[in-house]
Parts: sequence; C-alpha cells; structure tokens
Amino acid sequence: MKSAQEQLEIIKRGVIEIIPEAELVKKLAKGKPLRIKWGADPSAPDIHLGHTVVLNKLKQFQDLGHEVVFLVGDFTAMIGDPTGKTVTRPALSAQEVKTNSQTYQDQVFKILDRKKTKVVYNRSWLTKLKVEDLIKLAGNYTVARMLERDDFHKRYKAEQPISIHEFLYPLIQGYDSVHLKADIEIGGTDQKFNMLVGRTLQKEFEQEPQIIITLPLLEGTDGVQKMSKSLNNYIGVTEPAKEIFGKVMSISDELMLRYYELLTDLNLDEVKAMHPMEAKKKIAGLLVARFHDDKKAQAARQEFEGMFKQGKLPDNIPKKLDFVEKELTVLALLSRVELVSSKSEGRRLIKQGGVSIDGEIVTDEAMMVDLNEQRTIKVGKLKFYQVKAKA
RNA sequence: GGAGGGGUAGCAAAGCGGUCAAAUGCUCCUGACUGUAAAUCAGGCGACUUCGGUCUUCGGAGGUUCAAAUCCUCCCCCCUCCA
Repeated sequence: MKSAQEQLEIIKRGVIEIIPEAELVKKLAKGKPLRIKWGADPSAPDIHLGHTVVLNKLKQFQDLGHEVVFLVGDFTAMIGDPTGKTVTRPALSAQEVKTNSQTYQDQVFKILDRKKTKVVYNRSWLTKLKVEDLIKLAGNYTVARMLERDDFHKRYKAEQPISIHEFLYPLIQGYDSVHLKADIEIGGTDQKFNMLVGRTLQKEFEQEPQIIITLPLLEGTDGVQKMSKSLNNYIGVTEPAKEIFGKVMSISDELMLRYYELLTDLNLDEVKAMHPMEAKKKIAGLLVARFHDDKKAQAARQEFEGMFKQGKLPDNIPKKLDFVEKELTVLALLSRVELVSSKSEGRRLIKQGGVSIDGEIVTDEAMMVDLNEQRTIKVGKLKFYQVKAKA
C-alpha cells in the first residue's frame, strides 16, 4: 500500500472538498483498507457520465487497496431524496428494485472492480428499525440544523412546503453510514449535507466519523443543468458507440473542456491548444473506448467523419424493405416509417426543406415515390430510413 | 375547522363573452451559416385536409348564450395563511 501522502495526492485530484482532510490523512496512515460508502437510488437504473465522475474516484480508491461499499438505496427510494427536488417519487415495487439494481450493477462494474466491491441494500437493515429507533435517531438532530441545508432553507424562506419525511431522508442516509461503519462517504456536492448528517450521527453512536469527499456535478449535454435522466440531457454508459460519439460531438466547446476536466486526466492547456473539433473527437473517442473498446471508438470516429465530412450515410440505417405498395406519396411514406409523428408534421418538414429522398430535397408532399428500387429517405440531419417494396 | 390563491399547449406564463388553435419567453423541430459547437438569422411547433376549410383542445361534469378558456352550478386536485 502506498504511503498516506501518496494516496492523498491521488485522492485529491478533481475533488471539491475533503471534510476534514487531516482526519483522512490519519485514517490513511493506519495502513489498513478503508471502507468507502457510495449510495445510489435504484429508481433510475441508467448510469450516465455524471455518475462516472464518482465511479472513477471510487475506482482509484479500489486501486489503492480500499474497499468500496455500493449501497443500493432500495428503502430510501421510497422516500425520495428531496435534494433539489420538488416532487415526491412513487414507491417502487420489490421487483422493480431488484431489476433496477441488477442493471445498475452491470453498469457500475464497467468501471468498478467487482471483486473489491461490496453490494448492500439498505432495506435489509432499515426495515428492522423500530419507530422507537427512528424517534431516537430524529432526536439527534434539530429543526434549526435541518434548515441550514440550502434547499430547505430556501424553501422555508419562500414559504414553500417541506414535508416531515424529507427531514427524515438525511437522517436515514446518515444512519446507513452508522450501520456500515463507513470510513469515507463519497458523493456529488449536492450530497454534502446528507453526508454530513452521517458524520454527526456516527459521533452520536460513538463511532469514528466518516470523511466526506464531494465531487463536482457534471453538467448535462445542454451545458446548464446537471446531467440526469429525467432532464434527458445525459449520455448513458450503455449507449451504442456511435450514440456516445455523436452526443459528445454535439456538446458545446465550453462544456467539452468541462468534460475533459472531470472525466479525464489530460492536461487542459494541451486540450485548449487543439482545434476544438479535433479535441472533441478525441474525448468522444476516449469515452467510447472506456465504455466499449478501442476498436469501436475507431469505428465510431470513422463513421462520424464519413457521415458528415463526406456526406456518407451511417452504417445502421433502419430498414423496411417489404412494402406491399409499389409506390407511395412522400407524405404517406414518412408516416409509415414513423419518421414523423403526424402528417401535419411531415407537411411542415417538407415545406421547410427538411426531407430528402436519395439526396434529392422533396418539395411536393404528394410526389410519388417508386418503391421498386431501394430508396433512402432522410428527415433532418440525423434521421434516415431505407425503404423498398417487397420483391 | 376557518380564510384566501390557483389548475391554460413540453415547461413557465398571459387571456377572463366573439377578432382564441389561444399573446409572450424557454425548450424543441426545420433551414441558412459552421466545426452535427456557440452565437446569429429565417421559418415552424394540436390533428385531418381536395389548402377553401373541417374537427378536437384551456382540471372534470353539466348549464346559460347565436357564441364560453372566459359567465353560472356541482365535483376533483394543488398551494398558502390562520387555528
């Protein structure tokens, strides 16, 4: 095992805060594997780039010889983390949780070392908690302290409602740390308060309090809001290579630098010196390679370049080659292959010059398309379909 | 228990008897420019259409009216304050 100082150097890279750093050094100095807690809510089982910021850090810990505890919050999912949220989530069924957490694990282990990871479900101990215990637990915290939390504070000041159960969430999350005897808890900056509660509770339970490590939140592809599935601004780790590549290519330059900063170890000055497009292709390739492999990264890049520079068609165009009709109007064709959600939309697109067949822009919605030959119909820049009548 | 505010298109938010398929902003879609970037510009953003129109939308159900998102009745839901 590396020295505490060496480890600290690695750990510190890319993190926002270590609370408190001195205690971390002490823990590391013991030379024993530490237990790192990372909790995830199994309601949205798609791991995206945002999660990987934390996962990469966890992987570093594993490489340094520590133990990662992946906590599936199947119990807490019923409450719904109030962090940054306004709506309560519906409770998940046991089956959903099971499926979700399985998917979650498959994805997590694209990055984490399965052998060095312990997977736990907080339902297994939280269901055993008695009302009595819960009240005791709640006794450790005051309303005033809860209200210190930024989003609670804002809502309180704005006279927005705060439900009691939302106060319970941080307490329960904190209790998880007590139960697991976590040495370190890691999470996004939005989790700081919740993780601090864990620290406080551990002290109450006369444990050595956990160290808190916060990591930056990755902005989604829109460049503004944090990456999340519900905002549909995410890049999922299980997405096909060309999707990942394409999505990365479409982010803004500014955001690209941010991605370099949070998702790679590369020197930012060198990146800035590159042509932005080149730099973007590079990170797109890197990420594809990370979640797939080098070969696919190469292929994705080539396809991308072929498609947009040389105007070639992408590889896997959806096909429908068994039309009964020998010919159809453009409009009918569009709606048949569901490139448009309604005929009105199709009309609009044609009017705006967004539809082409075999490279020819369509101007007349009633134009007949001969389906005896294979045709490629294109809507906008990215949607294609190959069509042909049944032989 | 009492008082008040509110539910309008993906979101936010106007409209408060006809000119409303519903202002405006954002998102989104298409086109131009370009590096599938940003910014900008142009157009669009309920459905169907023989492009003349037609049909279905403003929490739900009824009603008044030639005419209702707009008025009335009942119901459902959300929020705030007081107790």
